[in-house]
Amino acid sequence: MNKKVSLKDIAQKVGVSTALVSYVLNDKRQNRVGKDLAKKIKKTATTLNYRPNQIAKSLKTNKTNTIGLIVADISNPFSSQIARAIEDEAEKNDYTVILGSSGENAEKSAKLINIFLERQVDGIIICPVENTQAQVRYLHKINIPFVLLDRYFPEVKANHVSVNNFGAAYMAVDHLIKQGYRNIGMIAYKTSLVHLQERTRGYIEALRNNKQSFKKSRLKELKMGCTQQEVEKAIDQLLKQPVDALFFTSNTLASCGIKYINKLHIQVPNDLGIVSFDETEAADLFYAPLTYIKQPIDEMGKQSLHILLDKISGKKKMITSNIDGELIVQRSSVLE
Amino acid sequence: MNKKVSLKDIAQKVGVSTALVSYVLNDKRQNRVGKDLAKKIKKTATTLNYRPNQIAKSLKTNKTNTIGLIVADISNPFSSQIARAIEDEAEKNDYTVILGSSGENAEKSAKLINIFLERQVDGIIICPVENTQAQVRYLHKINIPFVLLDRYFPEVKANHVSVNNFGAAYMAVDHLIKQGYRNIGMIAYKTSLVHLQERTRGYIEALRNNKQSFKKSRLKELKMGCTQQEVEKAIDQLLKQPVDALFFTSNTLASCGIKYINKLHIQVPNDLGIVSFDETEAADLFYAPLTYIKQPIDEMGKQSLHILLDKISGKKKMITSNIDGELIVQRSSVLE
DNA sequence: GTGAAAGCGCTAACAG
DNA sequence: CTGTTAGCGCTTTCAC
Repeated sequence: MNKKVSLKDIAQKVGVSTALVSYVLNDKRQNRVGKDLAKKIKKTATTLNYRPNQIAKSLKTNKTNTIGLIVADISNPFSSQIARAIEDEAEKNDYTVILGSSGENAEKSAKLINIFLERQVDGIIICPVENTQAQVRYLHKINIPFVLLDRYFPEVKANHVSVNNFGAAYMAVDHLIKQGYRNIGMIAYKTSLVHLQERTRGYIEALRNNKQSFKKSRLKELKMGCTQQEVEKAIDQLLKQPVDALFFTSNTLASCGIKYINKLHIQVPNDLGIVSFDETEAADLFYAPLTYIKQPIDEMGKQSLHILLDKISGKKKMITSNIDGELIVQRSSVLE
Repeated sequence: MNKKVSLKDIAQKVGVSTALVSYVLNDKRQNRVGKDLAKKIKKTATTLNYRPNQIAKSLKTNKTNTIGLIVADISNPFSSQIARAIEDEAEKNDYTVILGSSGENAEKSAKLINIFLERQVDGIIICPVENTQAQVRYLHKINIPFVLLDRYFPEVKANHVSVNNFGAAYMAVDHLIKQGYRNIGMIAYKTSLVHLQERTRGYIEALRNNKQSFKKSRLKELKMGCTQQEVEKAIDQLLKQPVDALFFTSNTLASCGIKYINKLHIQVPNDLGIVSFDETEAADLFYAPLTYIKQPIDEMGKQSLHILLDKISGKKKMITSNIDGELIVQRSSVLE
């Protein structure tokens, strides 16, 4: 095994103390050390191929320059894009990200938090899952910097960045109505997560403001992680009614939905208008490309990281950010 | 700021040395400590809400239980699924993963490797990008456990796990021929990466073994990261010839390709058969669901991790693994 | 200008 | 059975 070279090795070789080497290599107290000596130290470091040991540094400085990120489900493109955005930004700021996926499971989330804390991360970004309010409160209690992303709990105060879900859903449904659709159904999740409830609220409000009555039978609420079959059943039930448009509340639901609609040979957009919340790759590939709400993923990632960095550097004030989504209109919602 | 509690705090409170506390809390040398004392120590630990500091532990033991993972492009589902598979398996084995995405860029890859080494990861799994042979040799030289995943360099000996790309491509093209397609074009990458070249070799070999001549004009090689427009141009050029089937060498190319074919209103599978290497979400959504080669992603992730763990625990023998892909036949390649 | 020395939180070698 | 001590690699205070 190649012994790793440490400050000590350099110090011995040059014949100075480790402290001096540390100074030189970190460009600190430049005035404190002779130019020639500094040069010699730097040269020896490169010769020996010195690589600082971050672990030792972290132990000493009590700072790891690492943040923990918990996404809900890394196999969902939304999560992987979020992760990517955060990592990119973290790297620019000299931070490393350790990533965990909770799989919408509170226990797994707790376990990840524990791992992160043991590893002394400087801060945590979480897309919290249902029933993790206590975890969030705990983070608050132990006073570690953290930011909730995409989701939040109105009853637990915490820094968070999320999308204006209400506004985006409202925009989507309003668009359908303006296009001439009159009987809009919605496929959503049965959940305690407020950010999803907000989408339903947007749907209902848009109907009301356009003088369309909200019919409960047109709102199907499925459990998270539901199967293709369950989505199909919901669509069957909706299509028995005089429904001429569907609003899917997530990319996964939309993806399942259009696969089925494809099979049924229903004519989109003329027989059925469709809008989806969030993208699917499918969105473009469906014979009638899907109108969807584009979430500002990069922006969300960036903002959450910078809020976290602010917290880490000691800022106290609570920050919340609510970013607007964008409606991307394509063929699936435009009557021909 | 909540002061973190350390072994020392517990030791002081109970009135013993830190060493003893360490023994008890790690269940080591159980015979060495009295039952009552052990109980008292454990109780105090929970009361104080003690959480071991992994950083300190790592510094001492020279082991971080962390591995670094470099994928080529985290926004590609192939990468995120690989990452997920590896993380799942790592967690089961008490390892944490730090993830980086090279974006097919050698410099970025080098930078990530450096970060990983500074952070004293116990091992590294890499999906290497072009022109990173030197990096691989370096890892070998400094004697850190590592495994190449998905890709490898035949001229550089290293542990790796990959797909039998030749066999899978052969199977795909052979299937098309058996279905009655006679003029099969291929859209591939112009690259030095052998795993991709193997796919082309599979294509050519399958043609030859079926007594079909290989025509250079039917093989389009695009640069990695090419645009939708470039794919469209390649397809245009192929369709000018008497081509009745297309083999796409990656999910990205296939995804671009079928979007265009969709636009052109070409009848798949009757006017044009299609097979893709690797999945797209699109595969199922295209009006004629795509036949594709399913890569054994979970298996690849698992194997690479376990090979790495073997290396970490000191096994010397070089290990390479070549896993077969599977051809999933759907409508796009079956003449009606 | 320079360096000795303490110590971050932990484990393991070494006494009793 | 129980406990002490040294030291992992680094930074930083303080003394020269």
